[in-house]
Amino acid sequence: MNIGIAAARAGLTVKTVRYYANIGMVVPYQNPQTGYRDYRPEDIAKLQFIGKARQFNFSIEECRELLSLYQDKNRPSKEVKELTLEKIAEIEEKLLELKALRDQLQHLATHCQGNDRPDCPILDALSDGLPSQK
Amino acid sequence: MNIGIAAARAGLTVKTVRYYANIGMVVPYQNPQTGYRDYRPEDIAKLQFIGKARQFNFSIEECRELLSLYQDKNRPSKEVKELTLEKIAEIEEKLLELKALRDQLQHLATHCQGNDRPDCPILDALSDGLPSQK
DNA sequence: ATAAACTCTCCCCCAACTGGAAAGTAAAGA
DNA sequence: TCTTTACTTTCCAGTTGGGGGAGAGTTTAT
Repeated sequence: MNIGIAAARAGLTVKTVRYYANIGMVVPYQNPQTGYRDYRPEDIAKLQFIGKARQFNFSIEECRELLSLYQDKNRPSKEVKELTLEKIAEIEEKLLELKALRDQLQHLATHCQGNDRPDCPILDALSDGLPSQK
Repeated sequence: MNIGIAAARAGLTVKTVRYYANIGMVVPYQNPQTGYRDYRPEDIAKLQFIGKARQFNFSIEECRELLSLYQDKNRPSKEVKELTLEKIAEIEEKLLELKALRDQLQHLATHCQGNDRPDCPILDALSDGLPSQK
């Protein structure tokens, strides 16, 4: 299967699939005459797997790890769960950060008139503690 | 003021401050003999302003915009508020995405035993719909 | 006078791709 | 069969927001 079809099947772009080949993540057979890559069903499966894992916010390196676990029929599920729990913790942290950020900005926006006058508590907050600009 | 002191005052690294000079964001006077940059109090103020805006998740380009508004004593506060509300909306969207992600992962993790056996609903979910790998 | 601390420019590196150029290959139409 | 179109290849550059480090020049302290 040519790369275009493979990419479509996996829901990825051709560029991305080629990138995954280059970094050694999913390396298909490559015809030595034409240079064309030939994707087999199990390659497509890996591409789809990676696509989903990426949607779950796993990094390329983590995908590599998950992929090798996925291919190991005897892996303990413990390892996969640990990886997943770590990822959840990471996301939780990011959530807290973003919530705090939103609340601060919301607070500023609430107190800003948003009219044609120059007074602006948002800029005041950003320049808090700065020497006056007369 | 040399760049080291300026960076410390602004709570940024020397690398970052030099970067801001390179991209034309805060360009200090530069001694033509020695090449040393000389930061004045208003440059420091700008650096601090940018530092805070960056903490608020504003991109470099948005910081540039905010900075020019900050320097315009007659700007209408409307523009600043609009920028801020857009940023809030962006953050809200990201929050929803991350929450959905967390919930999905949490759901998977809850149903994974996490033991020494190979059964793993997480990997099953990632490989859902893939051809079986017997 | 010399050593330490600071600064300069320059280039490469990170993640995870995306875009584009130039060239080769395959498939379809006339 | 010839030609056009569609696909593929490699290679290089750019994205965001800087970080690391080399090698050279400058300033300050001892």
